[in-house]
Amino acid sequence: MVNIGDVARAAGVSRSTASYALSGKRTISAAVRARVEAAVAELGYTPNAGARALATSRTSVIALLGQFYEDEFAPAMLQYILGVTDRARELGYDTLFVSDADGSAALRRISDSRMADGFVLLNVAENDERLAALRAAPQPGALVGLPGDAAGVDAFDLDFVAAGRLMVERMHELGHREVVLVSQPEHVVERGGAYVWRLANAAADRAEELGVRLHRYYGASSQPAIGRDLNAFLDAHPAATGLLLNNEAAAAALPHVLQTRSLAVPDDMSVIGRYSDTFARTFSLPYSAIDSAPDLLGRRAVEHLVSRIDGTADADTHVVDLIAPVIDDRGSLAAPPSRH
Amino acid sequence: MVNIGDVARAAGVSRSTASYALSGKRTISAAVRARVEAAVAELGYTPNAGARALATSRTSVIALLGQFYEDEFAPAMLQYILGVTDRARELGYDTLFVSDADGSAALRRISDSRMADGFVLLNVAENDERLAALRAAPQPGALVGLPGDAAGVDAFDLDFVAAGRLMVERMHELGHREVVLVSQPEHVVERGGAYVWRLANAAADRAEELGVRLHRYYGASSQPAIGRDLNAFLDAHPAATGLLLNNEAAAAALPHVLQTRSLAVPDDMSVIGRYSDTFARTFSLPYSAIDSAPDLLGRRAVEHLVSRIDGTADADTHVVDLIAPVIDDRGSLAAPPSRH
DNA sequence: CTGAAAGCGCTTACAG
DNA sequence: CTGAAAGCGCTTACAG
Repeated sequence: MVNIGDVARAAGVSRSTASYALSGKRTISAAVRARVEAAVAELGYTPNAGARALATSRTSVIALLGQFYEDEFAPAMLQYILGVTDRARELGYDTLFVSDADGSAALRRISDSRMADGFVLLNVAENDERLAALRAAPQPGALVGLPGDAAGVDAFDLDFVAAGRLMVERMHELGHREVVLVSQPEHVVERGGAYVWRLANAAADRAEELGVRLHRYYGASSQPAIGRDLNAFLDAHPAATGLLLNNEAAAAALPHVLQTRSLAVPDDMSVIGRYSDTFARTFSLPYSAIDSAPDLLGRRAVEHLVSRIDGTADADTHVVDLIAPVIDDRGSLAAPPSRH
Repeated sequence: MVNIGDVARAAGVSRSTASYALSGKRTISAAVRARVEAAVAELGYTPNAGARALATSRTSVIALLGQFYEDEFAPAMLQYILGVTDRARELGYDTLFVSDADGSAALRRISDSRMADGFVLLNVAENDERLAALRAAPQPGALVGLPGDAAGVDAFDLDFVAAGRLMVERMHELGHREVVLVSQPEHVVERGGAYVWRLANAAADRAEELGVRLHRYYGASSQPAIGRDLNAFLDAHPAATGLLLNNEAAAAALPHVLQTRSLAVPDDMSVIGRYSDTFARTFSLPYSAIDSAPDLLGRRAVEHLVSRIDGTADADTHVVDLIAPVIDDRGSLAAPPSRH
C-alpha cells in the first residue's frame, strides 16, 4: 500500500513536509503543497489508521456500548445507534459498536487497548455497572440515559419527570379526573430502568396536586400479555377517561384492545403515549405522544463526547442534558365524555 | 499506560521474550512464562491495538456496512447487526459499524486506512454499488443478501426461490387453488431488492405448474397504506383462500384487516408470512411463517469472513450459502373452506 | 531457550 | 519554509 514516503518521493519533498502539507500544522509554500496534493491524488494515498493512532494517541473512533436484554422490547434501539453513528461520521469519527453482554469488561478492553477515543453508553441504568469502568478509563464518556449518580460524566436523556407531569397536566386541563398509567414491566424497574419510576412518580405527585386520580400499573413488554393487561386495567377502572402509556408494547397493542372494548379515541378515552416518532410512524399509532427522541439523544451524546475529546468542553463541569418533553398532537386528546 | 517494555522489565526478560511468552509463537521456559504472566497481571497490561495493527497488518476488527433507506421498513436490521457483532466477538473481533449513506466511499475509506480486516455488507442489492469497491479492496468481504453477480465474494441469504415455491406448495397441498401474494413495495424492487422478485417469480412459476391461481401485488411498507392495500387486494379476489406475505408491514397490519373483514384464520383464510422470528414474537403475529433468520445469516457471514481473513477458507472458491426456508407452524394453515 | 535490532507508517519536536 | 531524526508500542526475522 502507498505510504507517506511514496507521496513525499513523488512530490520531491521530505516525509515530514508531506505530513505537514496534509495536516496544515505548519505553513507550507503553495508550490510544495500543490505538489504534495497532486501526489496524494495520483497515488491514492490514505493514511494508515494504526500508524496514525500510534503516533498521535488518537484513533478517531468512538466506542458505542449497547446494552440488550433478552426480555426487553426496545424498538428504538436502532434509532439511537444510527443517531450516534451518523453524527459521529459528520464529526470525523467512526464507531465501534459493542454488544457484549458484559459491558464493563468490554469497556475496559477497548479502553486499555486504546481502540477508541471515547465512549457512548446506551440504555444506562440507575446503578449501571459500566460507570465504574468508565470513570476509571482515561477516555471520556457520554451517557444516553440518566443514572442515579452522573458525577464525572455527561448524561443525555428525555426529561421523564417533566414528561410525567406534562401528561397529567394535559389530562387535567382537558377535564379528566381519573386516569390510568401503564409503565414498563417490573423487571425493567428492578434492573434499574430509572425512567420508569421517574415518570411514574412525577405523574403521581402531580396528579395528587391537581386532584386527579391516577392508577399506576406495570404492563408486560410484548403481546399477547400486554393486551390482556390493558384489558384488566381498564376493567378495574371503568370510570377512567384517560390513558398514559410509558410502554411501547402497550401502545402497539392498544388499538386492538380499544376496538374490542368498543371505545373510541378521543371521544370515550383520551390517550397520551411516550415513544419515538419512528415507532409511531411504523405502526401508524394514532395517539398523541411525547417523542422519546432517540436520534436526537444519540446525536447530542456524540457531540458532547467529541467536545470532550477535543478538549473544547469545560473539564471541570459535566452536563446533564434533559430534553424537554413535547407532545406530538395526533388527535387522541379531548375532554372526557360527559356523564348523563 | 503500561507497555510491553514495562512487562519485560518487571519479568526480567527482553521485550521480545515477553511478546513471545504472550503470543505463544515460540517455546518459552515455564519459569519465564510464569514471570511474564505475573507481570502482566500485576501491571494490568493490555497490548496497544494501534501498535499491534501496525506491526502485524491485522486489526482484529471487521467493518459492518449497513444500508438504510428512508422509506424502508426494516424491522430485522438490528437482528442482523447483533448476529454479526456477537459472533465477531466470539471469534475475537470487534465491529466497526458504518451507516454512511455512501457505502462505497465508506468501504474505500475503511479499506485504504486499514481500519478493518474484512467487511460484512448488509442489505445487498441486485446491482450493489458497494461490490465494485469491495472487489477492489485487499480485504475479504461477506454479503448478507444475494446480488446478481456474486463472483469473488461470499454471499449469505435466505433461499427466496425455495421460499416462494414452498409457500405455494404448502397452499396447494392443503387444497387451495387461488391465493394472493403481497410483496414489498415497487420502490424496493426498483432499488434492486432482488429477494422480492426471486420469491414472487418462483411462487408464480410453481403456481402455474400446480394449477394454482396466484395474484401478485406490491404493498406499501407502512400503515395505514398497507391496510388499505390489503383490503383492496382481498376485495379484488373474493375467491382467494390463501395469503402469502413477503412484506413485514402487511403481516403487522393483517390481524386488524382480517378482523374488519370478519375473516377467521385459518378457517376462512390461510396465511403464510416471511419475516423474522423476533418480529413475529414482538407483535405476536399468529401466522405460520418462513423465518428470515437475520441472526443466523449475520453469524454465518462473519464466520466465513473470519475464515477468509485467517486464510482457512479455500481462496479459489467462493460460497453462495442460501439457507433453506422452513415454515414455523403457528396454526394459520388449513384446508380452504368448503363451498356450498 | 533467549536477546538485540529492525521495521510497521505515521507525527512532531529539534535544527537549520 | 523545509529536512533529518526520534519515537509511538508492538512483532518477528536474525543471531546466538
